[in-house]
Amino acid sequence: MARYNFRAVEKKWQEIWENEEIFKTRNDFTKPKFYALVEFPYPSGEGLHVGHPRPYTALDVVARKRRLEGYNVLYPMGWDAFGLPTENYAIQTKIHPAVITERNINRFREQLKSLGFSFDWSREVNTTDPAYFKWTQWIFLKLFEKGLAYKKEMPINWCPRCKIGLANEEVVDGGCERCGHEVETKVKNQWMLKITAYAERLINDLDLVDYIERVKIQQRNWIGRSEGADVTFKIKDTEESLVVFTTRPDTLFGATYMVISPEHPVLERLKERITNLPDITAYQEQARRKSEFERSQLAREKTGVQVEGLKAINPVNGEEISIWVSDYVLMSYGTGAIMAVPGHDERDWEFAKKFGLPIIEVVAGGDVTEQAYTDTETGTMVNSGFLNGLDVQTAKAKITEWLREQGLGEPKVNYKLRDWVFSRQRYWGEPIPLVHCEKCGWVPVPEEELPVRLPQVTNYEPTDTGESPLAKIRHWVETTCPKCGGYAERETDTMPQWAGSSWYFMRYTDPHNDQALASKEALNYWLPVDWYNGGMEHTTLHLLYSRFWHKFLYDLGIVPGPEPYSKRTSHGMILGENNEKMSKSRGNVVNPDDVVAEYGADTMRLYEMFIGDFEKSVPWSTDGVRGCKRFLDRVWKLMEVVKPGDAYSPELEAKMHQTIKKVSQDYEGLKFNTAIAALMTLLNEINHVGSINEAEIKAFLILLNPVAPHITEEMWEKLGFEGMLNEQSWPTWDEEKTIEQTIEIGVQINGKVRGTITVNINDPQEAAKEKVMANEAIQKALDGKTIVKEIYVPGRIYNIVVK
RNA sequence: GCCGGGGUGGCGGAAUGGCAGACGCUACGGACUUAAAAUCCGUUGGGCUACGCGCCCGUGAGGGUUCGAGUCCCUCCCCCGGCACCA
Repeated sequence: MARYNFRAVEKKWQEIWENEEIFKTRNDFTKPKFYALVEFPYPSGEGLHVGHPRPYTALDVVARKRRLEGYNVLYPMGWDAFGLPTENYAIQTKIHPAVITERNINRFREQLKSLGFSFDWSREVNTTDPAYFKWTQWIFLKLFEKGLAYKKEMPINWCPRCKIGLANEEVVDGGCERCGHEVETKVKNQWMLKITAYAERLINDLDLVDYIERVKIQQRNWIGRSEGADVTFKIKDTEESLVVFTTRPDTLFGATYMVISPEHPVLERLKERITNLPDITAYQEQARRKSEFERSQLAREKTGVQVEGLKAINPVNGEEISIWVSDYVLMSYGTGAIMAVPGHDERDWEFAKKFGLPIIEVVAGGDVTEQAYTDTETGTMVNSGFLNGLDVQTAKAKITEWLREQGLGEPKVNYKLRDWVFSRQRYWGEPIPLVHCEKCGWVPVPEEELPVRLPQVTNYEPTDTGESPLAKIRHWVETTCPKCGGYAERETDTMPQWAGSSWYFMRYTDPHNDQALASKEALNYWLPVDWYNGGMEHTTLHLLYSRFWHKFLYDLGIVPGPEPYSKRTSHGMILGENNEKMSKSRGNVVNPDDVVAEYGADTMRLYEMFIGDFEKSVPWSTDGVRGCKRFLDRVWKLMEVVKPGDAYSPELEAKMHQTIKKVSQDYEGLKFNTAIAALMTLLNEINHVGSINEAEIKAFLILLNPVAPHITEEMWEKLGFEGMLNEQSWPTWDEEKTIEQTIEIGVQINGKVRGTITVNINDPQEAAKEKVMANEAIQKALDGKTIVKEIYVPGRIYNIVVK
C-alpha cells in the first residue's frame, strides 16, 4: 500500500469539486434548504491567519453533513473589503485601494481554496464592488426616506497630529492607534441611523431566535432597557422646567437637589438669570476638553458647580432645591438632567457629601449617613407623605400613577443604546448617496443613478479640517440638484465598514441580481440564515446592526421574517504556542499555508476541530497537529484490512451505532473535539479487532468526511465504492443497537469502588447481586460488616452501604 | 463596581448525580534499523507497598445535601471576556 500522498490527493479532489461544480448551490426551491453562514473576512495584507479557518471548518462540517442528509445547502464566502488598513496602505504607497483590495482578495481566496472548503464560489460577494454597494446605498436611501437617517452634531475622536478622525476601534487607551498621540473630541456634523427606534424589537425578538445565551445577554445589556418615569421639575420664577428620567420615582421625596449635564441647553436659555455664569462657563469648558479617556479615568472623584440664581421645585412637596452642573450626568442618556436622591443613590450620595448637600432618608433599612441605601427589595418608605409605609415596588406604582394624574410625569422606558454614527471622513468606503442643495436641503441621488462611485484620485491624504479626502475632489463634489436642477454638492462622508456587512447574507441568496438586492423568491426561500457562526467581538456591533437593517427591510416587505439569523454560535480564539494572542510583534504567528504544505489540508482541518472546546480560546500546538496527521495515516492504512460485508460485524456493531450517534450529535452541538475522539476510539477498536468490513468502512468514511473531505473521497474511490462520497447518505443509528448487552460496572462499598462485575444489561438485581457476592475483593471488603442498604442502577453501579 | 464564562494530570481537554482523567499530545521503556527518522507495542494523576496483591489522597478553598458530588446548594479565592458615573 502506497503511503498517503496528501499533496496529490488534495489537489486532485479540489480540482474535481471545482470542475464538476459539486458544491455549487442551485436555487432549486423545491428541496429543503439549509443556509450556513460564517462571517466574511476583511482581506488584509497579512493573508489568512490560522484563526480564520476555525469557524469556517466548523460550519463546513455542518454544511457537508447537511448535504449528505439531502438538504439544498447554501454555504457562501465573500469579502468585507472596505476598511482602514487598506486606506492607510494606499496613503503610504500611492497604490489605489481597489488594486490593493483585489490583490489581497486573490491571496485570501487561494488560501481558502487550499483548505478545501465547500463554499459556492460562484456566489462570492465583495462589499467594494460597485454592483454590490449600489444596494448598500439603496438601503441607505430607504432609511433616509423613512426618516431613519439624520444629520446631527456629534463628537468624534480626533487626532491632532495625524489630522484625522478616528473610529472608536482605532483609539487605543485614549491614544491614536497610528501615532500614539492623545485623542481629542471634536464636534462634527454626522450622519446618524436611528437604531434606537428599533431598540424594543431588538430586545424582544431575541426570544424568537436560538442564540447562545452569552450573545443574548450581551445584546440585552448593550441595549440596556430600563423602566422608570419622566418627572417634570419647574424652575422657580421661569416658564422653564427640567424633565428628568428616573428608575426610582418612589424616592422623589428624597430628591434634595438636581444635577444637569454641562451640555444641557437650559444653561444657554436661562443664562441671563444665572449669577455665576463665568464659573459655569469655565466648568463647561473644562468638561469639553476632557477626553473620553480622562473622563473614565477620573470617574471616581466628583466635580461640579452650583448654578446660582436658579432653583427647582420638587413637584411632590413644593420644596425649593438647588441645581448643579456636573459631568457625571451625561447628555447622551435620558434627558441630560437628574433628580439627585443622595440617600439612595451612590453617585448622588458621593456628590452630596462632597458639596455638603442635604441627605434625606426615604427608604428605611440602611443608614444614609454612612452610605446610600439602594436595596429595593426590603426597604419601607418613610418621610414620603402619602407613600409612607409602602414597600418600594408598591410606592413606585403609586407615585407613577399620581404623577400622571397631576400631569407632572409619566412612565418611561429608556435605553443605553445610542443611535449609530454612520459617517466616516474617509475615502475607502461607500459614498453616502446624497447631495446638498442650498434650496432643497439634503436630496437623495435618484435610484437609477446608483451606485455613486468613488472618484479616481491619486492622493488619499486626509484634509486639515477633518473632512473626508473626497471634499477636495471638487469635480466630484460639485453637481446639480436632482430636484431643482440648481447647484448642489455631494455628501463627502462615506459609510462605516459595518454598512456592507449589515446585509451581505441577503446578497448571497442571489448575488448577481441587478434589479434588486436579491430576488423576492431567493430571499423567501433562503432566509433566515439557519446557522450563523461568528466572533463574540461582533455581538454588539455587527450582529445588532445587521438585525436592525434586516428588521427595517422586513418592515418594507423585502425580507420574509423579522429576524435574519435563526441560530447564532461563537468560536474561541486560537492563540500562539506560548498561550498569547497571535501577532506579528509577538512572533508567534502560525501561517496556515505552512501547515497545509507540511501536513495537508485535512490534517489542518482535523486539528482545528480537535484542538479543544470550540467555544473557548486555545493555544496552537505543533505536536497536536502531528497527532492528527498520524490519525489520518492510520485511517489510510485501514484499506489494507478491508473485508467484504454489507452489514456491520457482530464485533463492531454496537460500537458502530454508538459512534454514528455520538458523531452525528456532536457535530450539531459544536463538540467537534469529542466527535473526532469517538472516531479515534473506533479506529483503535478496529485495529484491535484487526479488520473492518465494507459496510463499516463506508460509514466510517462518511462520518469523517465533513472534517477530512479529501482523504475520505480518495479512499472511497480506491476501495471501488460506487459514485463519489459526497453523493452518499449520512448513516443512521439504531438506538437499541447502541446498547452493549454485557457491560462491566463498578461495585461500591459505601461509595468507594471496591471491584467490578460483568453483567447483562437486563440482569435483575438478584442476578447482579449473585455476581457481586461471588467477587473475591468484595467478599473481603464486606467481611465483618453488616449490609444496611443496596442500590443497583442497571448499567451504572452497584452500591452497598455497610456498617 | 456590574454582567457573563471558567478553575480537572506535564499540556489541550473528556465525563445524563453512578468506576474521574475518554481522545490526543508530551515523556519514558521496548520492537524494527548499522544508525537515525518514521512506524508499531507498552507505561504515563500523586503517594505508600509484604511493587502484577492491595491501600490512601486527588477535579481552586471551606462547608452542606446524597447510598454516591467534578457535576446540586451556601460562603470565599483566583483567571478570562464584556460594560463601565446609564440616573
